[in-house]
Amino acid sequence: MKSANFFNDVYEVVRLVPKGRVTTYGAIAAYLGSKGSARMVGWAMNNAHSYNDVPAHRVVNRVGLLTGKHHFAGPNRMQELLEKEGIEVVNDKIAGFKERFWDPSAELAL
DNA sequence: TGGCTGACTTTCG
DNA sequence: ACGAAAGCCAGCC
Repeated sequence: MKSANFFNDVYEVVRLVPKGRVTTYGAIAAYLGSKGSARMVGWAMNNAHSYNDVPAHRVVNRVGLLTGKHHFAGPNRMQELLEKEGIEVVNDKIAGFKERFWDPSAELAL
């Protein structure tokens, strides 16, 4: 198990996302570099069900749209979790996404 | 080993 | 402005 080194990196970054903030698949992929494409990040999230500390609901597509909400326990579970953290969600998308956007390459920029 | 998959992103029409 | 297609790369069968 956990042969997937790439997945582990994705989960680690997602866990680092501050509460009340969101990030994108592309941002994570860019932070990881050549390790994988944006699709791989989304696919990694699919595997995230095996983990219990991966806030996948904080990960959205580049426009702040909750594309992965369908993969949650409930279709509105993702939005509910986001609103619970103080993130306003309208029409399945993050309100003021630009302000809520958390870029690992910028915040972690080491 | 080889080929399909995927919760994205970008570009052409 | 909207729609469709290609690119991307590691994991899984």
